[in-house]
Amino acid sequence: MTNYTNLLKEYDLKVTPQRVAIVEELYNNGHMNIDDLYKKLLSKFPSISLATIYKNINAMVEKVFLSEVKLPNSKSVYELVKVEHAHLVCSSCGYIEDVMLDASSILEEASKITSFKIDSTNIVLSGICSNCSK
Amino acid sequence: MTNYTNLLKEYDLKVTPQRVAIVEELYNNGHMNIDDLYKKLLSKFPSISLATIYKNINAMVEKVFLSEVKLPNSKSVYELVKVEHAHLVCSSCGYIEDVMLDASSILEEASKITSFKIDSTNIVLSGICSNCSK
DNA sequence: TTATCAAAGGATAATAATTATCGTTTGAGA
DNA sequence: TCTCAAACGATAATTATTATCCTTTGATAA
Repeated sequence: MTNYTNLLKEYDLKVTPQRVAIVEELYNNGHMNIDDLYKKLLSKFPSISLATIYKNINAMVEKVFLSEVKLPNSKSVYELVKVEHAHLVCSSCGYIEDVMLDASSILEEASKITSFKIDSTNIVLSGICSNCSK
Repeated sequence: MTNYTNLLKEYDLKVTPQRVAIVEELYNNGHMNIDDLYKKLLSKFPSISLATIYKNINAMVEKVFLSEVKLPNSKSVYELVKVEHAHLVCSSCGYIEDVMLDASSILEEASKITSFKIDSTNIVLSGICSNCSK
């Protein structure tokens, strides 16, 4: 069981109940957008402000504790930072799955044909999840 | 030399001077965001409305004539639809380059470890362009 | 354990981004 | 040339995000 309090401290973020709840939700749900988070937290903190969500998400992204995932045709979602991975999005139901892809072949290929010094990759694959294709 | 009028017709878009200019700009500049486009077109059409840019970009995206490219840490840019390719973004100056990457290895790898039926890929690589690394 | 204070929360105003509305103009076909 | 749906421009409305300001609260140290 993960200790969200210590996690926050490790990232130099003051521990507040609202922040613990945000991390908890993201830990449990994997990927959430601002509105999902707001709606979810409202039940635990009936007077939480949307501004609090924004401020905390931004602070956590800045500390590289969270990362923003930009998706085609929908709002960005946020996730806890973990080892580099790609995303798989169901274009029917919106379900998002992490995929551990080895991007080195891509990087190698790209490096051959460009003079950029590449330092990060963003890969989002879209398709239909098994549930929706039934 | 490309005929923008015919291009628009092929995509079932009524030909107007504003639309021709949008396509022309994108053709010449590769990737532009809404504001870039607006500023650029203002010189040719001093009374063009920002709403016209939005409406046209949306219409063209809908007809799959343009596509939106979502980038980390900056506003989306738009480009003419062409054969599938990845993008390389300079995190220093914002310069964007197309890269013809073969995504099949990625697709194959991903298909092995997920039950999604994948039908499109979005790859954005970030780094420093040769100009900025001098 | 309590006192202190910077930082965070909540309410809400301000700003930015995007879409909708509406009267006028215009491109495309008859 | 005539007709009309569609596009344009102006601008209002909506949505998304950030800023402000006062109150509350963690974290630290006496």
